[in-house]
Amino acid sequence: MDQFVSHYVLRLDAKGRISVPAAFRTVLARDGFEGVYCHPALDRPALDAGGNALLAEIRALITGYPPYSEQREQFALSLYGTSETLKIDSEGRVVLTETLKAHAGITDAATFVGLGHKFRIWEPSRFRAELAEATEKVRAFKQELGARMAAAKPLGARE
Amino acid sequence: MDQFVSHYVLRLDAKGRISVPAAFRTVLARDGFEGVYCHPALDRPALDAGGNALLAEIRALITGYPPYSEQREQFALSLYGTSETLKIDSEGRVVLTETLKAHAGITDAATFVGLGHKFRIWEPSRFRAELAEATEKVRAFKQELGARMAAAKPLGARE
DNA sequence: TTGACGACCATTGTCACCCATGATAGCCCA
DNA sequence: TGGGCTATCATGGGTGACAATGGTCGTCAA
Repeated sequence: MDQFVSHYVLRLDAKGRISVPAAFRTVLARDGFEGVYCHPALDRPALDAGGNALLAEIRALITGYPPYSEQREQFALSLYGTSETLKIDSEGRVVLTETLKAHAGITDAATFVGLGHKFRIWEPSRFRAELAEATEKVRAFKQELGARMAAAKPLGARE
Repeated sequence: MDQFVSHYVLRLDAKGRISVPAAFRTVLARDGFEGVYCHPALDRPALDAGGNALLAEIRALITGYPPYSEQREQFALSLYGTSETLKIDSEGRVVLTETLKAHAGITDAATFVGLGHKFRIWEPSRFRAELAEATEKVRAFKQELGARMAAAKPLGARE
């Protein structure tokens, strides 16, 4: 598997270390990234994390704007400037910085959620709320989609 | 890592020395630059710093204008003319010149911010303000971008 | 002489690395 | 199929190395 999937709840120990799920570690290893690239999510109280795939996405976003342009500087500042490259110890653990923990409200446990090319780290109860909300929206959206598809292709036509 | 990421707050000692973050030093070493290339940021009370990658960007900007053109001479003056190559001592520290410190308003501490190919040095409280502003703008921009994409591709069309 | 600066040396705290343990799940074999 | 064995994972703790910081001394120049 070369994608981050599923979710795991892990606890921080007394030294603030937390294990990265083994499944995610193998994806990172395959990706060839040493450590975990991590930054606060732009519009959520959560952390975005990953390896070269995430880094490449960010680099593409930033280098898409011309040097010295206002937008490039702002993206670079709020993405690169707030990022951390966390080191993974021999047991597969990382230490989240105070800034990162504060942004996500993480204290003694965290939920790792796979999102394909990257994963997200949440405070567990916040994740449950986010998941419930997302599930609700997807459910509503699916109904709407079904209705529209039915209107466009009646008679149960396959796509 | 071959890019400047994250940010660090470091203090100046009584002799005006300040440590360059170890992570940045390794990037500079990999870049093959001896010391730190540094100049006042064009339109901010901060300092732009880096190694060969930054020098290359500046060279590209200047040589993009025709020789003897007004703009070329002005850029050359305000970029090359105000630059310093700071020496790094055996403990990884540099001494900022009075001119540089005055431009950024740095007195007893400074924030080093990674921006990918270069990094920026701020007076810490000014940096916090700058980061908050940039984060706000990026957030707003992301929403606008999401709305536009949704308008362009309704119905969850695949890309 | 004094001040600026560079080369060393010293101190402190954190963290990367190492070793240890309990729990679990997969596997092999009877 | 059941039972035990083992590899792997999550977690806990100790220690040495290094980063950040502070200070001293000598040299060179104004």
